[in-house]
This record gives sequence, structure tokens and C-alpha cells, in this order.
Amino acid sequence: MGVTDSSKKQAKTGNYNPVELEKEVADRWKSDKTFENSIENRRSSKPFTFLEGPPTANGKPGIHHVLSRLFKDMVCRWKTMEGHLVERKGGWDTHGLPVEIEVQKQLNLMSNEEIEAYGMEAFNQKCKESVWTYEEAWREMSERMAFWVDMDNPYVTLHDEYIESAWWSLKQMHDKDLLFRGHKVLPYCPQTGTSYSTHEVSLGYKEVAEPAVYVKFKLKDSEGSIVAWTTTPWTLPGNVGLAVGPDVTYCRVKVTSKPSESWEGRGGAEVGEELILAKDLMPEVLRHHAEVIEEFQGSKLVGQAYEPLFPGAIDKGDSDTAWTVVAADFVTTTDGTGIVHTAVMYGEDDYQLGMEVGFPAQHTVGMDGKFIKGTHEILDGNYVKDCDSKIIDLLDGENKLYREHIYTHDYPHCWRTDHPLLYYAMDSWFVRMTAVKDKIIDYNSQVEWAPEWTGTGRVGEWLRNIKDWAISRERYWGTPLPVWICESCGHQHCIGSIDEMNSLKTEDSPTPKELHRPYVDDVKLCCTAEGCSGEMVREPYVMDCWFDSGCASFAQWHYPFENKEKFENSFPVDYICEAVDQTRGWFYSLLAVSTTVFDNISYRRCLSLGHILDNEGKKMSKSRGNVVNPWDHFNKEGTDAIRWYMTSQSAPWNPMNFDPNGVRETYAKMFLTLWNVHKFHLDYAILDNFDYSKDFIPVDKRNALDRWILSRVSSVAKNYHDQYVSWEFHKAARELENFVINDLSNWYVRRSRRRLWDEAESHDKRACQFTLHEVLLTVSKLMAPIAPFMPDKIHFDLTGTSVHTADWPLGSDLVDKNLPPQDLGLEKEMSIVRMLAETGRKIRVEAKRRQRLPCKEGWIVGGPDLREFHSIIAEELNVENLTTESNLDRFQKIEVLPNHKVLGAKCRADLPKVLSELSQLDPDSLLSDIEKGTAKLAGFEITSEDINIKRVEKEGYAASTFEVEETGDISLVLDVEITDDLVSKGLAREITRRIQSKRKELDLDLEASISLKVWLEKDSPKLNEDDWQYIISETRSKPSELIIGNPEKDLDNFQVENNKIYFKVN
RNA sequence: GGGCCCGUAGCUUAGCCUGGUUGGAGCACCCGGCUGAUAACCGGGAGGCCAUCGGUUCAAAUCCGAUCGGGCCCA
Repeated sequence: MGVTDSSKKQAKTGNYNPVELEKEVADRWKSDKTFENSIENRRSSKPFTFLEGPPTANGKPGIHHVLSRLFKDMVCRWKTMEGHLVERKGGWDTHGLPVEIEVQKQLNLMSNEEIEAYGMEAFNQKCKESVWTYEEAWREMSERMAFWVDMDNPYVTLHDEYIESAWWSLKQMHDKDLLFRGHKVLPYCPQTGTSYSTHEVSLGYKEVAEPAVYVKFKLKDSEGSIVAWTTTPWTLPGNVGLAVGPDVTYCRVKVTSKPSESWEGRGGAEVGEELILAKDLMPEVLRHHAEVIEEFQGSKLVGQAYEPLFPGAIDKGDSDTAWTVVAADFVTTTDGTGIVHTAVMYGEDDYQLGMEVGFPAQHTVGMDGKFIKGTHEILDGNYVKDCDSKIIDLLDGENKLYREHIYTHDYPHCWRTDHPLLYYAMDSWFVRMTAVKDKIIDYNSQVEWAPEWTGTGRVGEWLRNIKDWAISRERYWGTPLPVWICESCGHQHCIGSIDEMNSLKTEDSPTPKELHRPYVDDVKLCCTAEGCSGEMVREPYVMDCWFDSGCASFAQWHYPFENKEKFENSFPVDYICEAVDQTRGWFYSLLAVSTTVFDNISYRRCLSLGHILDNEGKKMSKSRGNVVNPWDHFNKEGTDAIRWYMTSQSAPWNPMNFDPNGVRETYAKMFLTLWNVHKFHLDYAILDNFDYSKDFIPVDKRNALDRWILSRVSSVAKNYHDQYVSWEFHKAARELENFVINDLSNWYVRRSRRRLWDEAESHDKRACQFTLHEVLLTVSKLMAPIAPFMPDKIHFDLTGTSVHTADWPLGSDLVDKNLPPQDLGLEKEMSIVRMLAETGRKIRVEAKRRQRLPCKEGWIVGGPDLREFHSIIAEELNVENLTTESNLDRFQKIEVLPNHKVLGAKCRADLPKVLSELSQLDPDSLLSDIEKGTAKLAGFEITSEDINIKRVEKEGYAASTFEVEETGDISLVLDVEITDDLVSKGLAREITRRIQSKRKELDLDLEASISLKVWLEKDSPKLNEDDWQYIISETRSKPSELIIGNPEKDLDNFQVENNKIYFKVN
């Protein structure tokens, strides 16, 4: 197979147009079913399983989605090339609060009451529609960025099959006694009847000034009162305990006189009254002169009983601790009194503490935000926030108020109704994650995390503080909680399948249309408790949507109801990849579900990506106006450039500052360069009818330049692969980019151009073509996972097959390795050759000698035998005669430099002294002393280990020295004499260059010939006949004429030194 | 308030784990060179209190502690 028919049609390969090229390739993928084939080809091979973290299509896909889809796609393509079967099922996340909020905004439904008035059925129907709003946009984006995934058979979390699997898994947890009902304290808005997520809470913070109170709690068994502080007086009727820090120092003080300053608001204390509070806070709190009569640790207060503020508001029940002092580690002395009033149902800390110490857990406030009947006759039935003043009055009247003041702070408000949110203990269902803590920590340690610290740090830290997982939500749109409770006996039953539900259904219950509210709400079950004939009613909750996605590994297959084998063969999955914000989201929920249901991990490797920020490191947001639209780049630099840019720009786990200019740079450097290399090869390959399958030239029969680039591509490929394995895709991409630009284009192709210009068939030309063919194929295979389009175009042009069905050149346990031979010695030599070429240019700049003016002689001093490359170096340096000179002293002297590492270890604090002595010494005598073993500096014996010898050229030569590891110093010396012959040659090159540039300006074909006239001024340097012939052949001039004298009219002209030269090209 | 990550030139970054010669690249900028070599290439220049402060050390971008700024998650 040589060059394919499709590319033969055009004699010349076109310029790079990324949008057109990528469309052409994508069309071919479609018509050839390349994606499907890339999977089917590996059908019988070892699977590598990938699990797609499902996005929600109710928002437009943005640049950050391109990033995560890139890293998913890249690994899947790579593993496919390594020979694995890599199936990729798409998925959609369709439930949850964000969907409801979106629809509520759309329909202007601001509360649960309004939703219910609108109708739950209709509302959920709207939610269901809303999740597909941007499906088309997602498809288009995925296709354009070449994210290969099966979007035609995705898993969808709202499908009955998916929900049934989720139900099944919850039943497993239930059967293991991991499911229980409790309370969760959440910010709650009684006006809308909804509890809020952190995100919604953060929408509504407002600064408010409201009354805060210092309340006196009278001790039962001793004199005095404990003073506690609260900013929420409405929680005081619910008070059941006081918390103190066991190690905090408290004081009992006696009021000695009336307050000296003006008193703010209600409350007070009598002279002689005793108060207890933290020592540190006395100046803040007390407004009376008082004497300290006792000082003690908080632990001494623990267990003391006090009189309830609102007797009868809460039933003591069987609690031993109600209205006593308890210890808590969250108590601080930063504000308040160092004693925390605890109302179990209205604070997270309060609730936790209450559960620990056994306070009664009862509400004094209803879901409507009003005090429950029986709390207090004045308060009952009133909205709590309207009662602040009444409560303060009541306390004041009973001498239970020390003082009140106005307190200004940020407090969360409902973003819809503007009312303050109440922290409120809601009924909630939990998964007992605390019971499997050790297991889940162990499983987490079995996952290969990239970066490692995500697993050990971020996730690990979370798991060490694991809490029970609140899985129920008082919402409408979601997977219904499959728990039914008997109205007569209170028995609970968790349903694990549709069949089970139907078999337990009461006769007059309808069969639900689908597994959503309100349909399942109408299903009543016959009580499953022995001897009970009651009806069971479903708990009216839906499940946390993280629970949905946590089930993805099995629910995507409708396991265990279908696809048993498919699931078992793909679990745990080999690879997942999402952004770092999923740590406590999907990464956790997958692990939590697999731990509790399967006693296993659910993924073997997890790549956690950094976030994408704007080019100033700021978060992208609509309000900042710094959001990057991926299509701006798809339509300009193309998918390859954007994918390559994202990969190479920073480590995948680091936050990425997205710089649109960087995409342009990647396009211009990497892809334009690679395209031109391909174009260069392909144009000549077509012209010469090059056929890779015919008359193969073995690598050892090719010249050094060919063997060098082949060795380089092998070396680069090995590093590239190693970096893939260690997840350092950015380093891999940078190294390959450097190879393409510097080694392949700027050196190999540049040095090989003339070999291909040769019109006659030659061994050397064909060797070059074989080499380019092989290098381009290897490069395109390496690049393909990151940039799927251009490499595929190149591969297809050269072989007629897609790169995505090719084998990974590094091989694997499934496919063979296929790399050209390495020759590290040759690579080393070539790197020296290139350094010599660069050094030569540096010397010329310093010596102010134009590059086009040849030098008669050049000498290489030191280094390995490079005779094989002398012609290349001579040409690069524009030197007529290049030789190796072994007499270093002719050009060089020696310098001695300290080896800081060795000397530092030896001399320690005396190092500065040693260094200063060293700088004073004559290098030659020091060296001879070292040889004799008598060298000393500042009293330290100096050996050859302690120093580095450097050779530098003597002054007066046009020369420069560089250092090469292991080889030592290498110098280049140029003869800068100027002769007539050299001037003539230089002149010829100047003229040639101008004419070539004119040809290009006229857009002449490479093969076209021109007629040429050149005028040299009378006093111009002489141009030798040989050099004139050189101009003629280089510029394909026929006829041609050289005239001494000035032309009649103004023509193209340029200046060399002081002489003007005119020329005319037709 | 807690946990994790990040901070190096105008911009994007390497180096940090394992301390040691003058902190290396690319983009942009300036000067020069080269080119049938592409939005290319080469040489030189300018541009760095390596976020800040303190500690360890003969020696700190690198190790330790604190602070500041940014990001994410949790409260």
C-alpha cells in the first residue's frame, strides 16, 4: 500500500484548513462506521471498561465539558489501540433539584403549594421534558469534539429500568439494616415549604440586624443562673440542654452594684445575684460590676440540672439529660458566653449533640413555621420570626433575661420569598455509612487515584469523617423512595422490584404508569407484618440524585433484572474520569453504593480533573462575561488544536487557565507544522509514485539522518507511553510536540529537502521517503488518542486505513510492538551536530559575519568523531573546509570551577572562604597540585572530585565552547578571513536568495523556469563564472544575462554591503 | 469555621518529591541573521525580591511553620 487513491486525485496536497479537514474525516468515520469498527475489531479481546459520568442536558455544554470528555475519550482510544475492547455507553442524569428549580423558574411556581396547585403530574411532565432541552447541543458538541460514545443507547436515570435497579440496590441496603429514618437539619423555608441546598442558600445571604439575647438559666440544685446567648430567640422554647466546653474556664460571679453604663433594651440582674459564664467573655457580656466568687473548668458544670424556660413545651419522656448541662467539643469562647443553648431540632450541632447525649427530639415549630399548640399560650400558632419580641418580653417578665442587644450578621434568606431560612430538623431517610466506615476506607485505598493525593487527601479525609448519608428529599421529581409504611402497625417495607410492588399492591391500587410521583404515591401495599391487615403508604420522598448516579455501574445495564453477564464482566469498571468537584459527589456515591451493595470498589482507576478557569485564573461565569464558547475554537483552530492545547497546557489535575491565544499557538506550531511535513512527503510521494510495499530499504541501508530520526521517534514514543501510564499526558504531549517541530520539521525535513527535489529515482530519495512514511505513521498513532482528526487523515492518506483501528506502536499484552530501531549513540552525535550548527550562528553574530558569506576554514575541537556529519555541519555553518583539531591549546585555556555539592558537604561553614581562595588561584598550578595530591584551600585538601574543569577559547578567535554531558567541552573555531573568492560566493547566495523570494512572490511553480537579468555596479565585487552558474541552476533561469553597469530604469534591487544589485525576472 | 489543591518573567509553564554551578522553555516585545521553510526557523537582548514573612542549613524556588491571594468541597 502506498499512497491512496483519494489523495492521488489532487496532485498537490492543500493547505491546512482544520474545519474542512475535520469535517472530511468525521464524514468518513460516519460512512465507514469507524467508531463501531474500532470496537467490533476487538470484540473477542480483553475488555477495558469505562463508565460515563452522566451529564444533565438541561444546561448548555461548555468548555469544561469539552475538557472532561477529552480525558475520557483519550484514555478509551488509547486502550482500544492497545488491543482492548472498549465499549462506551452514554448516559444522562435526569433527576434532581436543579431540574425542578429550572422548571419552577419557567412556570413561576415559587412554593410547594404552588407546585401542588399546578399539579404534580403536570409539573413532573415539565421536568421530564426540560432535561432534554439541550440534548441536541450536547450531541453536536460531542460529535464535533470527537468524543466517541454510544449516544444512541444511553442509560437514562429516569427510565423505569434504571429506577428499578436503584430500588433493588436500596433494598439490599435495607436488608443489611443499613437504611433508617431520622432527622436532618437543613435550611428550610416555611413559606415555600422547601429545604435548600448549599447552592441555593448561597444565593440568599443578607446582612440583617436582629435581637440577640443573653438568657439566664436558673440552676436547680445551687444558687445562680447559667448565662447563654442566642441570635434566634424563637428556638428558646425548644431548649432542652446547655453545652459547655469541658476544658474552658468558667466563673461564678456575684453582681455587686447597678450597671454603670446606660442599659440597652430589656433584662437585668439584681445586686447579689449569681451568674455563671466563661471567664474570657466576662468583659464582653457583663454590664454590672461583679466579683468572681469561684473559678472552675467546664467539666464541673456537667450534669447540673436547671429549670426549663418554657415548662411543658417539650415532653421530657425517658430522657435523663433533658435540661442539664452537657459537654461538647464545639463550644468556643469566640462569642456568646461560652455556654451554648441547645434546641435539638433547630441546629446541626444541636441535633448531633442531642442524639449523642439523649435529649428529647421534639419540635416546637411546625412545617408551616408557626409554633405548635402547647408550646406557650402566647406563642401558639404564631410565625416564629414574629415572636422574637414576645419571647423576650416573657423572659424579661420572669427575670430570665440578662440583656438583649441588636446583632448584625449575614443570615441566609430564601432567594424566592426573601424570608429568613430556619435551620430545621426534617424527617429524612439515611444510609448508615458510619457502619461501613472501615470497609469504605479500605476500598478507597484500592483505587488508583490520579493524582494520588485526591484519594489519600481529599477523599480520604472525607471518609475518615464519614457521616450517615441522607438519601431522601422532600421533592417531586426524582427516583421515588421505595419504602412503604403501614398506617396501622407502623411496619416498614422496602420494595426491590416492580414485580414485588405489584404483587403486594392492594386490590384497588392502580398500576402506576411509570415509576415516578404522583403515580407511585397512589400505590398502597398490603402490610407485610405478620398478623397485620393494614394498608401501607409510601413515604412521600424522592431520592437524592447522587444516589441515582451512584447506581450507574449496574443500573445502566438494568442489573440484576437483565444483562447479568454484561455487568459481571464489567464490574468494577476500569476507568472513570470527572472534574474534582465530584469528589464528594459521584466519586463518593459510586463508592458508597458499591461498598454497601456489593462489598467492593466500583472503579479501579479514577482521574480527577482540575477546573477550567479563565486566563486570569478566575472562575468562568456568565456575570463575569469570561465564559469561553468551545465553538469559537471548533470553528477556527479546530478540535485537534483545542484538544492538544488542553492536554499539553497543564497537568490534568491542575486548574487550567484557559487562554484562547494558546489554542491559536498550538494550531500554528504543532498542527500547521505537522501538516506541512505530511504535505511535503505526500506531494513527492505522489509525484514519484512512491509505494511503501515495494522495494523496501532496510533501516541499516539508509543514511545517518534517516536512522537518527527513526531512533528519535522510538525514544520519544517510549517516553510518551511511560508518561501516559503515569497519567502525565501533559508531559507526553509536550515531548511529542517538541519532536514534531524541532526534530522532524526543523531538522530532518529541512536537511532532507534537497534529497526529494532530486528528479531522478535514487536510493537516497527512496530511503528518505520510507523514513518519512514510517515516522509519520508512528507519530499519527501516538497523537491519535489526543487529537483524533489530523493523525487519522495522515494515516489514511498513507495506508488507506483509520489510525483508530491501528495498534499502539509501543505494543501491549494484546498487540505487538512496532517501533524503528533505536541508536542512542547516533542520537547523541546528532545533538552535538545541531549544537555545533547553533554555535556557528552564534559565533557569526558575535564576529559580525553574515551567514551567506562563507568561511574558508572551521575547526571542531574535542568531542566524538563526527566525520560522517561534516558535510552537514559545513553546510549549516557555511564553511568550505571543516576539520577536527586535537591541539586544544592552540585555541583554548582552562578554567577551574568549584563543585558546590561536593565542596559544600566537605567544608560546610568554611565554604565561602574556600570559594574565595579558589577564585584567586592560577588554574594550571592548582591542577598540577591536585595531580601531586598537595592541593589545599583554606586548610582543606582538594581533589579532582571537588572541582570541574572547563575549557574556554582564548580571546582573538571567532570561537565558542559548549559543554556536553559525559563528552566534555566541545569548541568550534571559525576562520574569519575574507577573500575575493569567498565574497563572490557570498554574493551569489545573496542574489539567489532575492530571486527565489521573487519567484515565490510571483507564486511560480517549483519546476517553472524564468528568464533572468542581473546588473552589478561597476565598482561591485567580482562575481566568478562558477558562482554565476550556481545562481542560474538554483533559480532555474533560462535564458539569463549578467550585466556590469546600471540598468536604464528602476528595477527590483537590493544592497549587499555598499553595492546595489538590480535584477529582472520574467 | 474545617479539609484538599494552586501561587515561578506581561501571559502559559519546567524545575520542588531527592536542597548545591548562572531558575529552564514557549508566546508577545526589541535587535540581528536565515529561508522555494509554514502563521516557519536561528542567534542575541530586555523582562524573575520563585506570593509574603519566619525557621532549618555552609547552602532554600526546593524542606518546615505562619500569613496573604485564587480554586474546589464540606459546615
